[in-house]
Amino acid sequence: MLKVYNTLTRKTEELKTLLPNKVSMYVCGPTVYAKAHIGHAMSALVFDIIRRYFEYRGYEVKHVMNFTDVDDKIILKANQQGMDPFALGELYIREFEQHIKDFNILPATINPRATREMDQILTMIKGLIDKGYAYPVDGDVYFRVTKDPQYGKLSGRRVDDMQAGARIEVDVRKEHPMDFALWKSAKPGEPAWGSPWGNGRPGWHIECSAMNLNHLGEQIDIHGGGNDLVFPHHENEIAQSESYTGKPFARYWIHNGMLQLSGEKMSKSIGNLVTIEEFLSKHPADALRMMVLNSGYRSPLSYSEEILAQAEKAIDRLRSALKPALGGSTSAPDASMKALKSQMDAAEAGFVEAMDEDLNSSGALAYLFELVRVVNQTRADGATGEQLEPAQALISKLTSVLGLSLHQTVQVDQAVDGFVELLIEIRKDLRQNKLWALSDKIRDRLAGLGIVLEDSKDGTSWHRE
RNA sequence: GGCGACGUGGCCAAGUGGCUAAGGCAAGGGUCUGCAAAACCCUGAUCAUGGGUUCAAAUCCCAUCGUCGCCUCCA
Repeated sequence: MLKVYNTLTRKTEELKTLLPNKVSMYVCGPTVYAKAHIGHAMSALVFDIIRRYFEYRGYEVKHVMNFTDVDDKIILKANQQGMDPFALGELYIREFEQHIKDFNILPATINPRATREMDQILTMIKGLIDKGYAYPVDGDVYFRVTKDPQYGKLSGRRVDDMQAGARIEVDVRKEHPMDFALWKSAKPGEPAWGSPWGNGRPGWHIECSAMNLNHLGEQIDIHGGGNDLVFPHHENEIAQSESYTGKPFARYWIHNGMLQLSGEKMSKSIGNLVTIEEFLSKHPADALRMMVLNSGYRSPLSYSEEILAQAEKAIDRLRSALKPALGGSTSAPDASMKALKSQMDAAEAGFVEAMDEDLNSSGALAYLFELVRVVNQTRADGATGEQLEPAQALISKLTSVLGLSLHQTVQVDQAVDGFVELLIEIRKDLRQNKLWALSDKIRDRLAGLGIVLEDSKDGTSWHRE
C-alpha cells in the first residue's frame, strides 16, 4: 500500500487518487531570474524520484512543473543588465531545461509559464472579485483572507496569530494586513498586460492556481514543492483555488526539505549557494541524486564535499555488482545460486515496502546494497555471466526506478584507450618476467593520471577514476 | 514572540512500543594477490540530557539543552 506524508493533514496517508491508476501532480518550479542552484536541483530530483516510483507502481503520471517568468526580481535584474525581462527569463528557462536533462530527470508532461496563462489568470481574478473573495484598489487586486474561514489550514496558522508577529509594512489600502496581491499595477516601463483594473501583471500565487486549473483541472492529486513554499505561497494557492471553484484543491501536499550549506538553507537571497553549473563541472550528476536518496526527502540535507564523496563511493558500490563474471567460471554451487535467488526476492520486496512508506529511499537502498553483496559473493563463488544476469538486471531495474544511471558516462577517447591498452600489454610482458618495479611504476603513474588498473587471474582491467 | 521539524556508532542515515538497533562511507584485522586494487569475511553505537508512563521505549508523555525551517522574495 503506497503511502505519502501529507503536509495538509500532517499524517502519512494511503495514496488514493482521483482517477484509478492516474496521478496528477503539480510541482512549483523556479522563478527564472538567476542561475539555478543545487537546492533547485534537489527539489526537482525529489519529485522525479516520486514520479518514477509512482510509474513503477503502475500509475500514469501527469506531471506539471511551471516556470515563473514574470515577477519583481526578473524585472529588477533585467533592468540592471539592460535586458528585456522576457529574454532574461527565456535564457534561464533554457538553462534549467538543460540541467533537467543533465540530472536524468524525466521532463515534466507540461511546463507552463505564467506569461502564457494570462487569460486564465484574469478569468480567475474576475471570478474571485465577483464572489467577494477579492477587491480592487487603485489598479491592484487583493485577496480577502478574512472571507476564507479555512485560510491558514495548510501552514497551521491563524490569521490573528500572524497579525501579532507580522513585521511587514502594512499597506493601508489593504483591508487586512494578510491580504495578498492577485494583480499588481504596472509602473512605467514594466511588462504589463491589460485588465479591467488597468495595466499590470499577476501576483506570484495566482499563476499557479491558474495553471493548475488550466492543465490539471479543478482538483488534483498532488501538489509539491520545497517546504519554504508552504507559507505563504501554497497557503494562498489553496485559498484562491478553493474559493474560486468551491472544491477541495489538492488531495496531498508534498514538500521536500531544504538543502543546506554550512548549516543554513541554500538560497539566492543569502548567497550561500552552489550553482548547478558549478556542481556539474566537478561532480557526476548521480552523486547529488545519491545524496538525496540516502536521506529522507523531507529532512534538511547538508551539502559538503565529504558527504558528496560518500555518495560517489556508494554509487561505485552499486556498480560493483554489475561487473562481469570472473574468467574461467563454470558455475556457482547450488547453495550460492539459491541464496542469490532468495536475496533477489527479498531485495525487491524490501525495496517496495520501503518506498511504499512515504518514499523511504534510504531504506530501499539498504536492500539494494544487500543484494549487491550477495551478487559479488556469487561471482566470487564462480558464477557465470548467465547466472549473474537476472540479479544484475534487477539491480539495474530498481536503481533506474530511483533514477540512478549506473553506467559510466565517460567520454570515450579512442586514442587514449589505445595507449592504455598498449601499456597494459607491455606491462603484461614485464610481469611475466617478474619485472615488478617497472610494472608497478606503470600502474602508479597511470593511477596518477586517473587510470586505475586492476590485475586478476584473467588479466588486467582498467577504468577511469 | 508564534507555528513546525529534527538530535541514532568518526561521517551520512533507516528503524517510531517487544527477536541479535538496517545500509553506505571512513577505520582496524583477515582471505586473495608478486605487491596493490577490486571483491569477500570479521570488528564498533543502547539511540542529545534529565524525569515519567508501561511487563516492555531509540520508538509514547513532560522538561532542559542544541540545530534547522517558516512567519518577508525563496525549491
